[in-house]
Amino acid sequence: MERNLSLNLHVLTARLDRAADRILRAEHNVSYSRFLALTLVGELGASTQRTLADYLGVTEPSVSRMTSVLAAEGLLDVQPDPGGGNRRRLSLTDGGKRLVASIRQEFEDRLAAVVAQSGVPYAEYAEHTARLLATFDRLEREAGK
Amino acid sequence: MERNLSLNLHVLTARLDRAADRILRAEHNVSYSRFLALTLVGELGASTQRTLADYLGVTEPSVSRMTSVLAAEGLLDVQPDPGGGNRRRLSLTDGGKRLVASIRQEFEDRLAAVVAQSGVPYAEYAEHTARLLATFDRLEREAGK
DNA sequence: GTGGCTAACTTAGCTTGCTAAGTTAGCTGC
DNA sequence: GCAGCTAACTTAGCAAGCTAAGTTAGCCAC
Repeated sequence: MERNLSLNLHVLTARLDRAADRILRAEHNVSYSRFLALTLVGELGASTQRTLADYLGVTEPSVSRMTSVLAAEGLLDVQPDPGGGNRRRLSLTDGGKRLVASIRQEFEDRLAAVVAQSGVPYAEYAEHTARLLATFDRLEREAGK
Repeated sequence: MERNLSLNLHVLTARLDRAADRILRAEHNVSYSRFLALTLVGELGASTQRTLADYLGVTEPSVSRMTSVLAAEGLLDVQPDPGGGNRRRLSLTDGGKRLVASIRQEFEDRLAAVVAQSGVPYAEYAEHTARLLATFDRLEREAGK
């Protein structure tokens, strides 16, 4: 067997995630998972736990535990949604906003540097990845019916 | 913030891994992680735990636990390496070989079908991913010096 | 031939995924 | 107006990743 696409994607992403995690823990005292959650709340408008789970591609219980932890750390504000239902309204505290702002473009810039070294055309790779993700999203929705 | 490459890669891979895991558990009663480990021992010659960790892109303790479990399940044979050192010699049992053989190309074929639906050129994406992985490998080795 | 070095492995404990099952709040039908 | 439905969330327990620290086996210097 040659190393195939699914294995390579798996290993590549695992290494990128671990590298990001080490850097963030060392320089900003936060895990990559928690940083992603805060970023999605702050900048992509993930305003309920259900929405955040969709954006992260994880399940509700995973988000439920993480929002509890982030709230306890004072980075995230979790309130019953006045709009009704059993929803929680998520928003960044000032501390959460400062953390996200201090990291922001850093990772994409570092990753872009790696991509540049590899000779892979960044924009093209990013577009292909986004398209694959959208296709996979669609297939999951269809399968879920 | 737009959804960027690192986040998209993270989410795409997480969903692919989860889909693979669900299918393997349902159809072959094995997790995706364990299947990858067996495949790498059987077909890429990962003959010690250290080598297997490198191929999988995980750490030695993770492999140590998994090889114990796989040995207990009768899928993997783990022996002291007669070549010396403190190494373990890894090899598939007949059951392990049968499992790997029964799954083999199945995933790559299914993934290729998804890629085809997305319009992303499979060979090109696979090559870019492999090149990125190689670059990241190199950077990690250099950083490790 | 013993003391220290290194590499491979293990153990312990944490994080963060997951599934299954339970709770809570609003909505719908009758 | 209550019975049942659904969606969002929580709780409990498992899987598999991690780091830190300990063990084991060979190797090297003296």
